[in-house]
Amino acid sequence: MFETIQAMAEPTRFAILQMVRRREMPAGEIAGKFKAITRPAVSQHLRVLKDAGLVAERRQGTRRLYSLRPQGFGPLKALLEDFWDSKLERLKAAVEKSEKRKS
Amino acid sequence: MFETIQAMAEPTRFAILQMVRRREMPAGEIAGKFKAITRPAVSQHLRVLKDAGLVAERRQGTRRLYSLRPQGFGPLKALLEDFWDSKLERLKAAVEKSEKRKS
DNA sequence: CACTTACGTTAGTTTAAACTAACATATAGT
DNA sequence: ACTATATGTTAGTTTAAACTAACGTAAGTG
Repeated sequence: MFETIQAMAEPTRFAILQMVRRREMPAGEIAGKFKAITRPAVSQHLRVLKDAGLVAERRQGTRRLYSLRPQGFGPLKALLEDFWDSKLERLKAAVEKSEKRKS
Repeated sequence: MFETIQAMAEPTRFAILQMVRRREMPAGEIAGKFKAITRPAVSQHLRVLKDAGLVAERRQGTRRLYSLRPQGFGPLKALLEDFWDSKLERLKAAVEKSEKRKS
């Protein structure tokens, strides 16, 4: 799951995720959206995203179509919900502490 | 919100978040948990986490106590829920497409 | 089969981020 | 005021990750 975070933590890759979120896109079109980043560089980023399970690759003739793979974000999503909940846990702990003081 | 991801995407910082999630901890104790990482390095990591709004710092005498700041994860959490939902959106789009074919 | 299109891959270079060593600060105790 | 403890900061070095240039591959086209 840490792989997920690492894969997301790079501006180009993060942008790619936003793109393929809307619709399936061929590698070339994705690369075309960037001004200052070469096609091979984008190709490498796509591999990182694929290895992390964040995008799916589908071949159609000479093209490779990439799309978002929502399941890949599940574990990280769960962790963040966990972090989020620790807000409530602490509140609960504080309440229990004050209950104790009463008795 | 990208700052959040960048801050999390480093092994030591990720470990720190897990630690302070349980309870408030002084900088020294946090640094002590690591074998191969010096105290100044941990101090720098704490600053990154603080700047990203992921941990809170509270001073008590000569100590600085760090704790998780759940609110800091809110925006990223929302994004992941968004990504997650695109699973449903695509299913919905596919259904609408097949509805169209019928009529 | 030769050529083109659309990509991926690899070795080596560049760059950004993490680390170290030395120094600075701030609070508490004597 | 002096010393100790706890921690932060900074300049410079090291390291890991991103990039480039050149090459490789695989499917489609005449």
